[in-house]
Order: sequence, then structure tokens, then C-alpha cells
Amino acid sequence: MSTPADPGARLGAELSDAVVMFHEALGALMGLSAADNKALGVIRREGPMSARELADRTGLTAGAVTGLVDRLEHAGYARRTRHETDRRRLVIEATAPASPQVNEAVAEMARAMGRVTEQFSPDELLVVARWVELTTATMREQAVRTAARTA
Amino acid sequence: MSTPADPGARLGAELSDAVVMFHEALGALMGLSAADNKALGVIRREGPMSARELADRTGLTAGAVTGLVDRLEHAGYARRTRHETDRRRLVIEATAPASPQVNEAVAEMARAMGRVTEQFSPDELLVVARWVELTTATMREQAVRTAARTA
DNA sequence: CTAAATGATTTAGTGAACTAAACCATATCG
DNA sequence: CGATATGGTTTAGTTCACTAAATCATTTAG
Repeated sequence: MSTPADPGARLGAELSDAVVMFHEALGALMGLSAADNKALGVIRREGPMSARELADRTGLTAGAVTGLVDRLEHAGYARRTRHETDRRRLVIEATAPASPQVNEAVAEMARAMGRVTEQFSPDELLVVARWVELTTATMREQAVRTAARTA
Repeated sequence: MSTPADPGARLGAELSDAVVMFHEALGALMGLSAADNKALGVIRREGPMSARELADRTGLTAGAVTGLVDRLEHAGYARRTRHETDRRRLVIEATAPASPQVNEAVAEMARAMGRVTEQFSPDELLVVARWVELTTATMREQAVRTAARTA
């Protein structure tokens, strides 16, 4: 796991590590705990959902979700709305971060990645895109399988 | 941030997301909290270090580090040794996970990534490796810059 | 229309991990 | 050698997010 022999695996581990580090740093800048950040990821990934759904996705109880959404809302990363037809339900949705600090960090990352992209020809970028897509699918699948082992 | 217009950025965001998801799933399988998992990452990345150094790296107090290392050690992911010459100091080092569950999850991920690699020619893999290296360096740098904004 | 079910919040109590400070062991300095 | 500094652990007390259960509002079923 730590610096495997296979050079491909080593590169992958280092990239993965760097990704996680950036993610953690951004979460800290946003003032979110790891758990809250993870929940926000769920909302962003799967779109607006009710409190019950969010509870199921995160493994929390209904009461804990109330507090969680309070914090996200107060920090300006999510919003509560009433459901159109069923007025018991909430619609919890992610909002664009209001903090200039956060937006600037994201923008700077985008620019930095732009400078990486610049160094590849269109043909090369197609190869990279193909690899990124396959890798993303693989990681997603392995994440699901690994999560299933925990249960 | 959520599904940006630029296709390159969107792919990057999705990869990053998948990486984080796998990392979280593996941490859960290891029975580690996000904070403990992060600390273990520090030890793995920077090698053996004293409790004081680990406290500085994680931003915890000395007392908290005692508890942290207790948990990591008990779960079988780290080990305490006495420092060779200075017997006040600890040497805290990461150990290979003993859990077959964890090792199998890691091995399965390695096999899955191997199947991705198979689908590229040697020339293409050189391109991918170049991209991965540049991206890793960029993410690391941005992680540091972003962390600095928080302080 | 009433009764039961469902969605979210509130409340009370718990547990885990944190800080600050006291403490022991070892090392360094005058 | 004695005084002071440093590394790690222990202790007491605090904080914070969690669960379980009670509660209120709304919807669905009989």
C-alpha cells in the first residue's frame, strides 16, 4: 500500500493521495468537518433529496440529519426548501459556495489544471481522457464493493 | 464546482470524487475515523516520526496524539518504538495492515487498475504517466496553498 | 372522518475525542 | 552536578455530534 513496487500502482497511489489531500484542505477551508463534507458530496453527487434519503445515504438518524443540514445551511453550502406536493418533506439541495476564499481556491485549481492540459496535444488528451474515464469507473465500482465489505 | 462546463474539469471532478469515495470506503473498512485515517496518511507519506512531529503535522496537542497512536496501534496500522539515541522520544511508524479484508480490498483495486492499464499501448501509457505526474504535483501544490488559506 | 403512517424537529442523555495542565523520564546546559 | 528544557503520558473537564424517543405536521388508508 505504501509505495508499491509496480510503478503504475505507485503513481496511482501518489495521485490518489494528492487528490485526498486537496479534498481535505478544501474541506477545511470551507469550515466543514470530514463527515459534513462527505454528506455535502452526497447531495452534490445525487442531487436534491429529502432528509430521510440523506439519512439513508449517510447512515445517520433523522435527528442527526437535522443538525447536519443546519450546519451546511448556516455555512452557506446547502438550502432547505419545502417539497412541492408533500409538505412534510424537505428538499435539501447544494448551493454554490458564497465564500470568495473557497471560490478563489477552486478557480486557482482550475487554472493550475489548465496549465497541465496545455502541455498535451489534442491526440494525447484523448488518451488521457480515456484513461480518466476508465479509472473513474473503476474507482467508483471499487468504492461500492469496498463499502459493501464493511457492512 | 458541481459538473463544470469545461469537459476536462468535469472529468477531473468526477475522478477526484471517485478517488475520495474509495478512500473513504477503505478507511471505513479499516475501522478508522476520517481524522485517524488522515493521520495515518501523514505517517505513511512522511515516514516514521516522533509524537511531537505528528502533533505538529495534524494540529493536535501532545495528549491527543497519545490517544491517536493508541488507536492506530491497537487497530494494527502503526507501531511505537523507542528512539535509538534519545530515549524520551517515540518513533511512530506505519505497519502493513494485518486484516485480510483490507488487504483483499487493496489487492482487488490493484487488479482492477491492472485491467485498465491493459487497455493502453506502451506509448499511450507514457502519455498517461506524464499526465498523472504533472497532475499529482499540481494537486499537491494546490493542497498546500489551499491549506495555507485556512490558517 | 378517524386512525395509522410518514417526515422532520426537538429534547435529554451518552460517548468519543479533544484541550490544558500536572506529571514522570530523559536529555542538555551552565 | 544541579537546574532547566524537552518528549510523552495521564488526568480532569469540556465540547460536539450522535442516538433514541417524544412531539408536531401532514398525508394516506380504512
